[in-house]
Amino acid sequence: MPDETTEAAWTRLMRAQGAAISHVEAALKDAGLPPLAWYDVLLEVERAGKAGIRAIDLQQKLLLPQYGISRLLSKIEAAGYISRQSSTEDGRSQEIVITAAGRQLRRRMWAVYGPAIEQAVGSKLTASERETLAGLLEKLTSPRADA
Amino acid sequence: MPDETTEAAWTRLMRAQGAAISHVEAALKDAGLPPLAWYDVLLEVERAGKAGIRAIDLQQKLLLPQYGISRLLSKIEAAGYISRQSSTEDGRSQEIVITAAGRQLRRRMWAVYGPAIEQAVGSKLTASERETLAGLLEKLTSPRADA
DNA sequence: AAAAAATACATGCAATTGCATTGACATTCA
DNA sequence: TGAATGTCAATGCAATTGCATGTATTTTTT
Repeated sequence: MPDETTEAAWTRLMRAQGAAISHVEAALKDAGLPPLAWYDVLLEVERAGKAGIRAIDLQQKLLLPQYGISRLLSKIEAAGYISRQSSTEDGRSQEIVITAAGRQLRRRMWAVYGPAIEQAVGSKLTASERETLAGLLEKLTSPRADA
Repeated sequence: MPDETTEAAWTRLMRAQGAAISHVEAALKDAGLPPLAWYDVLLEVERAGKAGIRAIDLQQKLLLPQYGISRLLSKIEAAGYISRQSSTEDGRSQEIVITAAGRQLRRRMWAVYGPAIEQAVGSKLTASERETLAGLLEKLTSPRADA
């Protein structure tokens, strides 16, 4: 059974993330922009450049279920922000590339997303606190110690 | 625009919470138990004792949307773990009380939930790190500084 | 006291998500 | 090589969620 400090850290982790993401999603919605997940996709696809990125790589980077990525890409493609073309090297997979409109949308989203993060996280902690926090959270994601 | 430490803290907060909650939800599901939200409800209702607790108070404690609570309570009630009786003091509201089966379920869930938290959080950090983490996360949830 | 506003909760409907399966191609193995 | 297995992605269907609204009750206003 976990001790008190573990319970406290767990609870606050849930609350803090919930509050922070609600704030950011609400800011995007208020600005008439798509949800955060679209930003994550656009950013990765833009970073991948001309070569594009495969859906499965996106899936691993964003930690979404396979069908989640599949449907998310369908919507973003339908909206004209990315294009999917099946790979010449591997017939099963596809290269996803960002469009000009996609780059523009990502920028417009960042104009809202950035300040929202600043408000939810940046303004609440000092720089050194933010570093400490990032470091501790990083440890939580690290591979299991045991078995 | 947020600086690097803010971005890092934000990203790791999202990842760490996502990983931690996935781990816990999976543990519950593997054990054939209901989702975490049920535990939160059962715990609050159990704490409220004989007097019970109103749906709206639960809503505020758990930070769920009104319709979320309404439907969650319907399911838990249908499963026999709580009972709802409309309040004598306020005809609009209801007193929610835990049943014996509910208390038992909460205990069974804790037997899985506790160790899962321990694994996801407790085992990754020292006691003092956990305290530091909890403290920093607490600050994130604190009321806005500005406006 | 009657009317208006606010509060507590439920619910119809559309959109999203999760699960399981399928289809298409690629790789491995006998 | 051809059969079995593995990988990448899409999708039908059921369950869940979000939004807007509805119903009932209480509180406030005039």
